[in-house]
Amino acid sequence: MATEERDGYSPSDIEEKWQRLWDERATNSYTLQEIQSAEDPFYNLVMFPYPSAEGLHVGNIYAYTGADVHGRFHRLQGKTVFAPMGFDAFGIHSENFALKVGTHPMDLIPSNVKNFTRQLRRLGGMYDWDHSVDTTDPAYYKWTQWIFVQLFKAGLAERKEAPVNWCPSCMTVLANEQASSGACERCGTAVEQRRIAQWFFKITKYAQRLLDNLDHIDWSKKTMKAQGNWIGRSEGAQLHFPVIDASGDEGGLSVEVYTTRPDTVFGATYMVLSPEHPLVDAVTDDEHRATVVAYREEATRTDLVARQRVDKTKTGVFTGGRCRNPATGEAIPIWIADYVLMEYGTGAIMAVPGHDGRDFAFATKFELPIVRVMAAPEHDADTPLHEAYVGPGTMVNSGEFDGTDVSESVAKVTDWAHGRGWGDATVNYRLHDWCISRQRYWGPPIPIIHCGACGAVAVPEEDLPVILPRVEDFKPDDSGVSPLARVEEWYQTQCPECSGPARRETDVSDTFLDSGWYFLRYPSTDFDDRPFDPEITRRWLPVDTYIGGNEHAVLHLLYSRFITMVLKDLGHLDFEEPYDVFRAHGLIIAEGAKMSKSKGNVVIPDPIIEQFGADTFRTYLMFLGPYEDGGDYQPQGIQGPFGFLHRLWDTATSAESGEPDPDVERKVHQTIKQVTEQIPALGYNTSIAALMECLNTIRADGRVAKRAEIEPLVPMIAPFAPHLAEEIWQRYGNDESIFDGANWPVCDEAKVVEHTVEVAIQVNGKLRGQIPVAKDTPEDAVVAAARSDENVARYLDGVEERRVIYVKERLVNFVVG
RNA sequence: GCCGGGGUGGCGGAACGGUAGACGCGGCGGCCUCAAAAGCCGCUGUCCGCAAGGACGUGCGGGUUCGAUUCCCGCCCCCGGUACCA
Repeated sequence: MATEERDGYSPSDIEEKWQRLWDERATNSYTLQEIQSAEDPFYNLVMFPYPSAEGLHVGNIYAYTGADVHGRFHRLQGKTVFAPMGFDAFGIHSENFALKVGTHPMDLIPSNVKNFTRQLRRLGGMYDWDHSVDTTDPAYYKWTQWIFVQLFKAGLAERKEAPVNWCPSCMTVLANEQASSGACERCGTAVEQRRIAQWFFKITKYAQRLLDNLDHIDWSKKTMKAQGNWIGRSEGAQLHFPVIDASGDEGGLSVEVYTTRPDTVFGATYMVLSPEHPLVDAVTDDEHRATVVAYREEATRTDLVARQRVDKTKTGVFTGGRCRNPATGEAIPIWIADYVLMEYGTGAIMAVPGHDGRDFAFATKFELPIVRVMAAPEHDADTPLHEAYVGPGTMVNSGEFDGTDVSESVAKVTDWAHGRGWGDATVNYRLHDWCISRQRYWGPPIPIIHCGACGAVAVPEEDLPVILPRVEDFKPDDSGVSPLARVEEWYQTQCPECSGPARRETDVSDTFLDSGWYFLRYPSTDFDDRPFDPEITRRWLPVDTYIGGNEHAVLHLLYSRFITMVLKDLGHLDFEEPYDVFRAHGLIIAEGAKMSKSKGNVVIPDPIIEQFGADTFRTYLMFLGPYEDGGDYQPQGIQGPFGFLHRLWDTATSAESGEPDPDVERKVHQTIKQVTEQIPALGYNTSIAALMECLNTIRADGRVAKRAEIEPLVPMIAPFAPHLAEEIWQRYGNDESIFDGANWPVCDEAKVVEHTVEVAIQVNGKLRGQIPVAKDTPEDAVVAAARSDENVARYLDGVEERRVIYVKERLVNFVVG
């Protein structure tokens, strides 16, 4: 079916025509030489998609269109805009889908990629398809593996046994970021705890730098906030609590705790260890051993969702052991409880029930002593606590510190503890090391060879890539190892160092490693012998503008920053932040919810594009609301932009020659000013509104437009409706693409100025009239005219005029009383 | 709980502290048509009024100001993120 045609504007015909011409003329792709010599490079990047079998839905299209508008605008400004597109095709998404439909991912991915490519072309995206990436292509993942090797050699990749999140449905380990609320982000199944040997990237070494750099990159605020929170720096102190025996003697052991409130140490009436804490056995006495062991086993078995529920009733058992509170000298009992997490801090806490809600709940349940050590002015030292008090105040029941204000208490107590040898100021981060191994099939094999004699050895770079073999039975199992561990002929190999028999690592790497560096690859895809060419990288990177969804605020965006920093430290890059500017686009809401497959409210774009054309659909999506806020998808609203583009076409193709009307010309220049400011700031909806208003002025009262009036609108609509703009531009006698040949219109400030303005007249701030006033009329003349306005005069009659406020060419306000 | 972002007509949304509701959807009326669709023109925050005009209006309550959707204080609600993080 062809798009609806009216007045000779046939979207389907001109869109097909221009998509073909862009290909034939290589309008949007660059040769190696062009990449190497671009004078004014602008790297416009959008997050690449995972090529699902369903294709792109309207939510995806919204993201890509907004980024495309941005790129096309900068190109019209004269920049050499590089806008590549690729496919993040490895990973559990693809593999699970392949398992579901019973097709091998190696067969599935190419057809999905083909479909995505078709949709993106049909949308009119300005992509350089000569510089595409597919993360499943050995020519790509060769370098993904190379990056792993670089980290391994730098000591930033290590294998260790660790409690990990295990998804019993996907049968794999997940990163903390993929199981952040205790459920697998892929399938929603509750994750379990397992101890498995895993590969980790030591991202925690970079925690402070990742945090500090947030101060000097230009990113959407919400993204930086989310990332800052995720890194989760907190300042406090590590305190040492000596373990004592029944007679009160110290035996050399001590429990280390981390606290952000060392100043409340006088109120620490008991200790709590995480059930997994290594000292549990040592502090437990014989009388309590059986209950402690039982509790610990129970805690380990409990999945993380159930265990980490905030509203869960506190549980725990007494070990029989005691510590000495180093501040008070008193012996306090040591408990174990699953509300203390081994992964954070030291895995042990000093419990201050008077001033911590969790400790209060626990102490209340188990009838442990609660002591007030912080008091607000309305309290005294003995005011009973009915809940934990966490507000401001001064220290009480704290020996020499009584009376110290909370503003300085932390520092003073930390110093004191340090001086006496039982405390140190410390910083803690919530960020964990990045668990990078996956016991799955569909990913790049981790390029490591395990040798009985030499240990873990990196695959030599000249042997990369380690090709993922085609395995028909790639279903994961419960064994805790990858399906590749069933392929003996693949994993059996020789040690690169001693040539002895050795075994390949059978885990594959996390998808987020694939996407951790893809932006480096795009400009350098012409080279097979290097991941990214140094000279090209210097010219094109960091990315000028990166656009994507905020759901990646703590995953992809953090990992790719980390990888970039590491590559800089290893001398491969000369910058450490990959994206100068990041903008998170908003979400498309349909039927009151984010458009997503799981919500069942997905709208397929293809039929809409078929009916109205890509230009209309693009313009409609960008008109819905502020790009960074997203928009509410209401199908009937497309009629507005559809009619607008038709009227624009009609006006442009029937325009006459001749001098522009001065009033119309003023409107045009005001529009140029507005649109030129708003498009780069992603103010797409208001830019389109301004263009609509301008066209309405040009066409007012059915007048026939002058070519000079309508002509500036053609490049201005081009980012939104590129095909339409190209066609009109060509009909105006130009051979080149508008994106190469047109100059963005320049606003002539002199032409913007209004000659007559409507001045509002207020009396006591209430609008009582308005009068037309010629520009540059002196204030007293305006005020006199305002005063003589019939309606205004009624309000000024018989009252005392106290003041007159005059805002030049805007309003007069008479203050009376 | 904490961290973000919001609450403006029937709807999506506009508004450097200066005429609230631009632009668009929807609705109403008209032109064109045998008719319909499309297109074009006009009206469209609520209430009072024939009109001129007036009152009320940007989640709620205060405040600053000649003037507040906008700034400040205190609440309520919605959306997103995050969470026994000590």
